[in-house]
Amino acid sequence: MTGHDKNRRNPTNGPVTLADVARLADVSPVTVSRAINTPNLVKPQTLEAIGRVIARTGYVPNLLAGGLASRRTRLIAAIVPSVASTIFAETIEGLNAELVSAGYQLLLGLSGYDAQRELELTRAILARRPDGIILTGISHLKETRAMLTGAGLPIVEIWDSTPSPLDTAVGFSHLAVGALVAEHLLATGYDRYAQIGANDPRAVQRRDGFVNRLAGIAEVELPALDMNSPSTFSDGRAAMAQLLDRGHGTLGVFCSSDVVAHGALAEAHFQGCRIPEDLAIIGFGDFDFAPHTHPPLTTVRIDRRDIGTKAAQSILKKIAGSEDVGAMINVEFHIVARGTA
Amino acid sequence: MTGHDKNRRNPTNGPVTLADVARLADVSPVTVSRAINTPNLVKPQTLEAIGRVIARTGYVPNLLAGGLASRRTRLIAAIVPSVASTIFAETIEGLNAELVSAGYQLLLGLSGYDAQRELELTRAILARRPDGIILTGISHLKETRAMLTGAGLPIVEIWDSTPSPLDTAVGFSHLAVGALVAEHLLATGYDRYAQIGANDPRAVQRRDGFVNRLAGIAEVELPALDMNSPSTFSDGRAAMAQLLDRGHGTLGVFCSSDVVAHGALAEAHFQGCRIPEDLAIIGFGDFDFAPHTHPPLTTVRIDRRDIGTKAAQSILKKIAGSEDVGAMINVEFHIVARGTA
DNA sequence: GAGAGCAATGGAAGCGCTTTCATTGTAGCC
DNA sequence: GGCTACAATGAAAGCGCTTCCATTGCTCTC
Repeated sequence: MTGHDKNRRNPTNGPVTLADVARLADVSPVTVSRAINTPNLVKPQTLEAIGRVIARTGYVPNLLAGGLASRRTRLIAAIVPSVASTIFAETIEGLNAELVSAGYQLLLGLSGYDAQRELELTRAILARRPDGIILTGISHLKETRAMLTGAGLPIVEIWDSTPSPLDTAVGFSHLAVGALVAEHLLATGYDRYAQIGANDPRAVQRRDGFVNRLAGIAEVELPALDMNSPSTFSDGRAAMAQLLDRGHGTLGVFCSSDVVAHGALAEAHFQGCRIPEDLAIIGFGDFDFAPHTHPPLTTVRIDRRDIGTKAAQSILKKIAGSEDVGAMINVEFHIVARGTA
Repeated sequence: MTGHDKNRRNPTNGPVTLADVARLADVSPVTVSRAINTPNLVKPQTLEAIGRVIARTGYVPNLLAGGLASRRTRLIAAIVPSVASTIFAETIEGLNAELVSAGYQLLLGLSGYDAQRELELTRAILARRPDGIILTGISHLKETRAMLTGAGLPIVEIWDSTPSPLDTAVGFSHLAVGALVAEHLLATGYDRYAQIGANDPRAVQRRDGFVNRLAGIAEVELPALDMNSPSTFSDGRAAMAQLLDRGHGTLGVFCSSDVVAHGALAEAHFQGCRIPEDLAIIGFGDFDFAPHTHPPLTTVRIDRRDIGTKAAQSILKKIAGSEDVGAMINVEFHIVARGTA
């Protein structure tokens, strides 16, 4: 056995490589590579011969090797808090659709609303040398930011707005959402105002926007609950119970998500509140079920899918070398006034 | 400029490589590799020195190179139809949690209930040489099967059951679900029976199970609707309108998902049906909102997350070389009897 | 006190591609 | 007819790791 032979682990039946295809098609490896990546540089006849060999052998290119050599992986990574809470799922679908049609693949990271986990994910992701990375939100650990900017790849932050993103951001102002909701409630006017919310950075911003807009007009009540993101139906229900316990007068409530609002609504029903006369509830997200609660839920609508689409487009443009991708890409939101406010 | 130099693209400030770390720590590259992958083979003192250099330089290993050399990528790919329809989102969360804690990463593919797209995804995914692959369902194109078995990696099919999986399957029998639902309705007894369903392979199996169980007892009515998977609230509503239009007598309906059931329920309400006396509705999935419809929805509950967890465990075991992973891993399901049946 | 055994390290080769820089052949032109 | 131009292909190097197989010092053991 020669030194050469013993290094070939699977001389015959190992996975087919580009070199195998080249040999069988009687061309050099470079030509096969070109046939795959830049077919217009190869003579049609040669192309066809190579194509036949590929079909016959079932050759699947090794993108690890390709990526290592070319420094382009055609991989885009995205970190979102969760995929089970409807809110980000559609963004991912939008993202994915756009990426796939451009020949890219999506590497998904779930951070669970945890900044530390985001950091670890970022490290693990960068080790795969994606061509771009998409993060949820604009608040990251110092180390995360450093690692990200040091990696020198296109970055898109989604679901929030900032004048100074790491690179580019696609989203909207949660402060503005809070303010808008406050105004919607003020148009009718209630004796009391409250906010039921989760504790993730964006929910907090929405609350702050709400509170700020009502400053000097009313003290916003904030039920004290241990409500971690994502918050649930039960959280909303418990918080509403607390609010109804606590005092009288008409009440306008802003919930940090439709799920919470749904829970709040259930409790209000249970206690026999008249909605929206005595009690107004506004959610956030316009989830599928929102039109079907009793009464139908008034909420804030965002085109969640569009965030994904725009994020993908931005990152693809950046990869293509475009400089004019703007730091902040705004996404619309508006109140869908249904039955609860 | 020597021939050697001109091939170093970024002699000074390019991304830090393992070789750079080795040089700075005054050890050989192999030792750095060991420090990272098998630290117990390295003297604590050396380990520490290397660790300092890594921290100082911000070195991030290149997993493309590592994967190419070691033929292990620590990547697991999963193909699901969609992530926006709640049904698979939790499975993915379960999958991801388990994989991450074992040091693996998840590469996500969305097939949109389309077998052709599943094939293309499979090809694209295999090109990244994942250590394992997870597919939804057991019906795949011939080419997909061939490609998959040819790739020689652990495969797990989820969300369905079969005596002859490609490798291992984690799920349950949709036929059995349909039969169980039929029995639940039979226990009360209705004049008419109907099924409202999507057209994906699993929904069809549930329908068949339902129809088979009722064979000889009643003809199951199947509203003719162009209902593609995933089906929607409106689909359910329209189908129910058709059913109520069509005849009289008490009616037991099995819907292919809770979302469809919710729509059907809304229409029934609208038409003033008494539920469950005149009209029984059973959904599938036990989605978050199911306990909160009016009346609360009776449905079939599956531990969606558990499917992900078990799939991850199975595939990790296979990767570790275990032979005793069993071809079929069953997941429980049962009817949650609430207010609609 | 010599060989066995082990802990710690290194050298060299190669994983399967792409890139850069030739090289060949043929068409096109004055 | 000789030169340029371009289309089509190839040779060689290298992307950044891991693997395999030494090699070097030790500490044990009899």
